[in-house]
Amino acid sequence: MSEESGPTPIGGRRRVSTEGIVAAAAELFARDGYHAVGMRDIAEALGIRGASLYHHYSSKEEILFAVCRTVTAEPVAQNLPLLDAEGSPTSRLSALIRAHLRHLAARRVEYLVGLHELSALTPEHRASVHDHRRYYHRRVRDVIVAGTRSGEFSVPDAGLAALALLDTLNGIAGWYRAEGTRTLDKVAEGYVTLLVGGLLGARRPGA
Amino acid sequence: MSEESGPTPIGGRRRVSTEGIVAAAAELFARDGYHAVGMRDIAEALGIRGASLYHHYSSKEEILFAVCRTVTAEPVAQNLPLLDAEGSPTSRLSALIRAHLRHLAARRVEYLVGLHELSALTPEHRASVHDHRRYYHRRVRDVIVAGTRSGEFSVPDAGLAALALLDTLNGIAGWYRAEGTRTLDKVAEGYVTLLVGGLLGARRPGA
DNA sequence: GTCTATAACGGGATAGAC
DNA sequence: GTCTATCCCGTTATAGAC
Repeated sequence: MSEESGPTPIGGRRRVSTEGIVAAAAELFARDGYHAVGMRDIAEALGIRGASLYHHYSSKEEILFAVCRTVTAEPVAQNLPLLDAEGSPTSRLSALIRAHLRHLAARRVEYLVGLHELSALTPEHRASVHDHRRYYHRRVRDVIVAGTRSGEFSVPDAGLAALALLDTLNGIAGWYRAEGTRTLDKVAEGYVTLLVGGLLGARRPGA
Repeated sequence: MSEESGPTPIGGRRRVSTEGIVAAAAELFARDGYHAVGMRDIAEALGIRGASLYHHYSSKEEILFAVCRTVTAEPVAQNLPLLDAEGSPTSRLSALIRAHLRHLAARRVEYLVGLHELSALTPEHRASVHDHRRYYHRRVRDVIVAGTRSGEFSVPDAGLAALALLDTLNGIAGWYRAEGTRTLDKVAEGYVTLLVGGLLGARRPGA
């Protein structure tokens, strides 16, 4: 145990980036759970030693928070501007759904972690995640309200509809596989139809 | 540390039931995560010592599996018979949704655990959970297919619609609170309307 | 059926060489 | 920026008294 061949098979040092650390950690956290993953496991996936990680992040919790930020701050910054664009609520919400699914597919394991491992965060970090998610929900609810006022949607409780919509979208992280039978575009179009045309009862096709 | 007043304030022995153990463990697993919870934590919640738990369950993983069984075997046994009852696909599926939500609300923390801590199970136990969930999904998909054939529903991909429907229902475990502003009946009726009348595009109201 | 005590092991994090 | 070595603490699980 005290003598090992070392994590790099050919020997020599490896340079790691913070992005690489976060990506490797997200994969392991998603697969085994945050508390089941040791710093040594993350390091091994990168070909370095556990202690070396502390030159990039000061704790395992900071790595977890970095994972969570990619699925809280990023969607707010990248997707929500689509709700401010031109067009009807139907077309704007449809664009948001497609962007949300593209981001979710690209960051699938990070979503799994960011949705289910919040209890391991410090109260401050957890509050940050919570704030972003509440804001995202509020903006979706608002466009549903706008669509209801314009007569495009027909839902009695826009807040409840927004919860249902986001749960449905995020649930995809639990079963979507890039190698699966359904392509991402097929899922996205199917969900736009189900959610906008169906769940929200959109009258105008203008998506 | 080696001398404590003991977990029972008044002293004396406490009888615990397996149901009590599972309920206490589910609460802790849901709040802090399976791996963050020690046998001592579960025992402390029950007023006994950690070692005493091993007279009821042979490992922590067995307790986790018991939690998972309440949200896999129970819904299959209690809810799915509603799909075999008399009535249209619309009415049968609506009844299933209501039963599913009643069960989910009654076992909210168990659902959170059973949906997100599967990686900690042994391969055999994980396979058992997976089989129950796949069967549940298949039965929901089949009633959607039946409703599509009868002209009540209009969805192009029944399997995808079933995934969306179940993700939406199970997502409730993440935010529903018995003390919240929406009563369970309000959520249930809202979701039946959104899902059956909306997402599936039911033509006949016969729910 | 619960207790005390302990075995056997692995975790996060730090110090200091290079 | 990565390494080796180590500290200290917590974990699951077992043994045996009561």
